[in-house]
Amino acid sequence: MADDGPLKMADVARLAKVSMSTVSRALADNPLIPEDRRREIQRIAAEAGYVINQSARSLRMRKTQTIGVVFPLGHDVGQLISDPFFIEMFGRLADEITTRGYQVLLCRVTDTSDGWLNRIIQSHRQDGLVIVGQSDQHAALNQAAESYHPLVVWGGHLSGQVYCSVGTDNIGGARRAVDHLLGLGRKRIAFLGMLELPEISLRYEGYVRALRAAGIEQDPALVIPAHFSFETAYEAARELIESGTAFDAIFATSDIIALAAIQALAAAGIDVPGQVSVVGFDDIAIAAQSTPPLTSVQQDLAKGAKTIVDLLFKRMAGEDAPSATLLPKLVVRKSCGGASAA
Amino acid sequence: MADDGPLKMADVARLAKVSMSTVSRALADNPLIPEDRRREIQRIAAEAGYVINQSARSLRMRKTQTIGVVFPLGHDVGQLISDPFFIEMFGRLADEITTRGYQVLLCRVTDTSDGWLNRIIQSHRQDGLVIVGQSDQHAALNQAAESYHPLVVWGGHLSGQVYCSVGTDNIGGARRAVDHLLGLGRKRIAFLGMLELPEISLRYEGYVRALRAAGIEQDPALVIPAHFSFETAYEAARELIESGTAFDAIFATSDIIALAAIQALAAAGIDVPGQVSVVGFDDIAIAAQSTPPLTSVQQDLAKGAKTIVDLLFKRMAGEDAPSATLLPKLVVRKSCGGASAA
DNA sequence: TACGCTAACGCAATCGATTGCAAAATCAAG
DNA sequence: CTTGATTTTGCAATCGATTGCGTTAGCGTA
Repeated sequence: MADDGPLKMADVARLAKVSMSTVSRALADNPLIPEDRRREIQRIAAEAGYVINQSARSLRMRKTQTIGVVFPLGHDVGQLISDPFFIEMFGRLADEITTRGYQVLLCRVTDTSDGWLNRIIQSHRQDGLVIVGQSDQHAALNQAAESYHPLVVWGGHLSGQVYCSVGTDNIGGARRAVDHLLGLGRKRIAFLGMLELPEISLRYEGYVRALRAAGIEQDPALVIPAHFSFETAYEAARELIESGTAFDAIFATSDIIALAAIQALAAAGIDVPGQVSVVGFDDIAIAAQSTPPLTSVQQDLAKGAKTIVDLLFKRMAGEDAPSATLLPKLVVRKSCGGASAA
Repeated sequence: MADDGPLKMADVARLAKVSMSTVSRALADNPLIPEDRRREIQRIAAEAGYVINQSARSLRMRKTQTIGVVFPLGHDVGQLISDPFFIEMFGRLADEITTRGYQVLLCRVTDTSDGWLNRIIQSHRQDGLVIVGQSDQHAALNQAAESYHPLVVWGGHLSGQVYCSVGTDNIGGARRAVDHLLGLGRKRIAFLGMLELPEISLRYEGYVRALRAAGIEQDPALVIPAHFSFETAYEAARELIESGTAFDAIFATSDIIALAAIQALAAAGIDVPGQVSVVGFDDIAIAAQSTPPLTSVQQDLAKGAKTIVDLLFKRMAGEDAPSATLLPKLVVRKSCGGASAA
C-alpha cells in the first residue's frame, strides 16, 4: 500500500483506527461523532493530505455543488466568449456563485439538435442552471422548465413564458433611448439589430412605440439586420450608409454594434455626434472609453447576476421564485450630442 | 416504474431487451457490438431521452472530461473576475478547451492555506489544470508539479522552475517598452508595479537593463509599488506626482495601472504625452480606445491560450511538454508621443 | 452429426463515497 | 450485578455506470 495512487477514505479509516462510516461522518462534521474525536479524525485526514473524491460523493449524494452556466447558441455558435457583454455577465455570475460555495461549470453547446437542453440537464453535472440569453430557444426553454426547476434564464420576459427569467425592461430601455434621440431633434432614426431574437424584437417594440408617440412615420428602410459581432455590424452600418437612405441617428441594439457603426461612420467621413447621433445598449466597460464616449442603455449586470443566482438558489431549495425585471437607465455621453458624463 | 426520476441505463436495457453491458458498449460505439445493433440501441436511448449520468461515469472511468481553470490569489482574493486581462484570458482558454470537447470548471480558491493546490488536484473534479498567473505561489506550484503532471501555468519562466509554464518574455517586453521611451528622449522614467510578484520583477529586470544600456543612472525614488486595481494604482500615481520627484515618463506594468496613471496625470493638469509619456503592459481591448490611446506591450492571448491548452493536452496524454515563451510586441499609440496606431 | 472457432453477449465486480439500521459500548439507577 | 436508556460505532446496501472474463450462439467444415 505504499503509493497506490491518492488516498481513499478507507486509508484514512485505517490510519485513525476506525471505520469508514466514522471517517465520513467526522469529515462531514456530523454531531453523531463526539466533537473531540471529530477534530482528531479531521486532523489525521488533513495531515495525510486526504481529499474527498468528488465523483464518488456526487454519485452517492446526487449533488455536485456545481452550477452550470450555459451560453446561447442559435445565431452564433462560432466564437463563444468574444462578446464583452457575455464575459462581464459571466464574471459577475461566477462571483455570486462561488461566494455561495458552489463551483461554476461553463457549458458550451456544440450540438444544437433537438433535446440539447435536456442532454445538459440529464447529465447531472450540475445542481442548477443559468442560461445567459434565450437566443431563439424560447420553446426549448419552456419545455425544459416544465420538469426541471433549478433553472433561471437571463433575458426578456416573453409572452407565454413558463421558465423563470431575469432581464431588463427591453421595451422601456429602448423607448428611453429613442425618446432621447427624438428630444435632440433627430427624426430619421435607424434601428440596427436582429429582429429574430426575442430580446431584440422587444427593443424594436420600444423603438416603434417611441416613434409612434412622437407622431413620426416609421421607415422600413431604416431597420437594418445586424448580428452581434463587430465585423458583421460594421458591414451592416456600411451598407446603410452606402444605401443613400437619409438618417440622422442610430439606435444600436448592443454597444458592439454601436461602436462598429461609429467606426463605419468615421470611415465615411460622417461626424458623430455632429451629423449623426448614436445610442447603444448594455453600457459595457468600453462604452465610456470610446471616442466619442457612447451614450448607452445601462443594464446593471452586478444586480442582474445577484438576482439570477438568488432566484436560482431559491428554486434549488424547492421554493417557486418568480421572474424579475430590472429597470434600465440611460447613460448619456457625447456620442449623441448630449452632455458628457460626469 | 412510471416516473422514477430520470432514466438509468438499466431502463434502456429493458427497453432494448439487452443487458446493461450491451447498452453501455453500444453507446460508447464499441465495435464489439455489431454496427446495426449499435445504431438501434442508440436510437432507442435517444428516443427515450436517456443521458448518461456523468457522476457515475466519472467515478468508474476516473475521468471527468473537464479542465479546471484556477485564478490567482495571494494578492487579491476579493473580486475575482474584475480584471479585464484575466477575463479575456479566461474567454480564450474556454474557447480552446470546449473546442476539444472538454468542459471548463472555474475554480476559485477561497482557502489559501497550505495545500490549497493539492486540495484542488485530489478532488478529482478535473482531468487537468490551468493556473492563470503564478502570483506568489511559485513554491506551491513547483511542489504540486512533482507528482501531478496535467498542469500548465500562465506566467513568466522563473529560475528553478519545475512546472510547465507559458508566458511572454517579460524582460524583453519591458526592455522594448523602456527602450522606446528612451528613444523619444525621455530620461526620468518611473516604474509602477509590485516587485513582489515574479512576473513583475522580471519586467523590472528589463527596465533596469534598458536604463543601464543607455547609461542612465537608476533612481529608487522612481520605483513605485502599485497593485493591479485601478483605485490603488491611481493612488500610487497621485503620490508619485505629489512627491515632487521629477519624471518625464511612466512605464506601468499593466494597462489598468497605466490608465489609472493617465487619469491621475490629467487630474493634476499634466499633459500626456506632452509632458509625460506613458506605456502600459498587456494591450487589453480598452487600451486602443482610451484617451489618448495607450502604447502597450502586447501579449498575444489567443496564441497564449492555444499554447497552454495544447501543452496541457499533451501532458494529459502522458507526453512531457516543455515550457514555452511568447514574444511580446510593442504597440505604439499616442500616449507616449509616438505615431498613432494604423 | 460432431467439432472447432469466432462473434455476441451477459454476469458480477468495481470505482469511492454516504447512510439506514442494528450491534456494541457506556452509563445511571435500582 | 441487572436492566434499561443512551451514546458510539460499524456492517452492508446503495448511487449508476464500465469492463474483464466466461458463456452462449452461430457458422463452416469434416
